Amino acid sequence: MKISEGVEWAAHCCLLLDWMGVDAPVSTARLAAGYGLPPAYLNKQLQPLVKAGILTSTAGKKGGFRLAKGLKDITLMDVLTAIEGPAEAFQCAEIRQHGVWGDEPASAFRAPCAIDTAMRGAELEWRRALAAQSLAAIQQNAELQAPNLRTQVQEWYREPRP
Amino acid sequence: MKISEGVEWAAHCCLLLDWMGVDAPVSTARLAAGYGLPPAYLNKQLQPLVKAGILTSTAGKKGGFRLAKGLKDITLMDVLTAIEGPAEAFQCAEIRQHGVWGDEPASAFRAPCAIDTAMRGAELEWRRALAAQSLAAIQQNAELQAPNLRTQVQEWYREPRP
DNA sequence: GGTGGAATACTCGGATAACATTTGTCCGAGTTTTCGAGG
DNA sequence: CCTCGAAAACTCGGACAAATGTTATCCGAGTATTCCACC
Repeated sequence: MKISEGVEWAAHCCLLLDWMGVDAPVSTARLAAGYGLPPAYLNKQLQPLVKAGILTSTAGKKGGFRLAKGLKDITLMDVLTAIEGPAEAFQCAEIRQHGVWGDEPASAFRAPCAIDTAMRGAELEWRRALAAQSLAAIQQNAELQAPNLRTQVQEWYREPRP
Repeated sequence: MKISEGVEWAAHCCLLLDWMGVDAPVSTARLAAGYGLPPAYLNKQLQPLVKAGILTSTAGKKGGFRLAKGLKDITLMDVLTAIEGPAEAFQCAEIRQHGVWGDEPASAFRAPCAIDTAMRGAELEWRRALAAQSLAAIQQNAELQAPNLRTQVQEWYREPRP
């Protein structure tokens, strides 16, 4: 039960793209250079974000990624489901249906598994909390801790790095 | 990001042990027979529950597992942390600390990562919901759907099966 | 000098390996039963 | 018949493989640039 680190990478890159404030696409090489990440793997991790409509990608020499919408319209839930997939963490295998004491064949199993219900409910709380957190709010918190971070990022990305 | 199926097995076994209502230990062979599970692997999955103080195990010919406490004192959170471990699902790798634009060496990183904070908060909601669900409540829900399940289980386990 | 076009440099995208975690199996240490010999 | 003891049967517990998922890398398809021959 471990969340892929790609979620962290993707969220940071979204914040970074907004901080840079440029309209031109930014290549994975430049994004990866900022955090010291392997460029090819970062590219692989950002691809599902394109399919989820969070980023847009353009090929070619001046290509790269750019935000498809504002940070206020992107939640942590969006980023997570884009990378981890829509499946729930707890997948009930319905082992109770293999219980050998049930005399009813299948009618008793229309009611959902009580354990599954409880698990789903808890997981729903988690997803609800994730959906309530927009990247804009997170960015705001980050800037509260480091007020001059935006200008520093822009300074660094002004000159053509890698 | 997938929860081990051992969680489902363990929770079902706890309910089953209570339904059986016997004070004598129950072997993994008998528990596994009820659900058609591989006995050796079920044994492996139940071991962390012993270390967590949810079950007690006794070796020997008449050995097996029994509940260490009442179902009302066992929560889904207990079962999950016993099997999955205490680590959080989202583990922040702090890639921001490798950001090359920071001029401050380490002082700026005493403040926690905003993404990590949001993730931890959401995960806390999940764990809180899990901790609020006792196995007793889940068992009650299960009995609501199948009122005669307890007696059926006791009937089946009365005679010496595998 | 201006224009058209081919070569080029650089991008994403998916196919391909290395590694880790989960899943599954097996055998040994230990305890209770059981069986039998002796009193 | 009762007692004692050794052997056996059965248990958990952890060590040992197979399978699945995650992490990392590489090369091909495609596009904007760039450079140069030609008008």
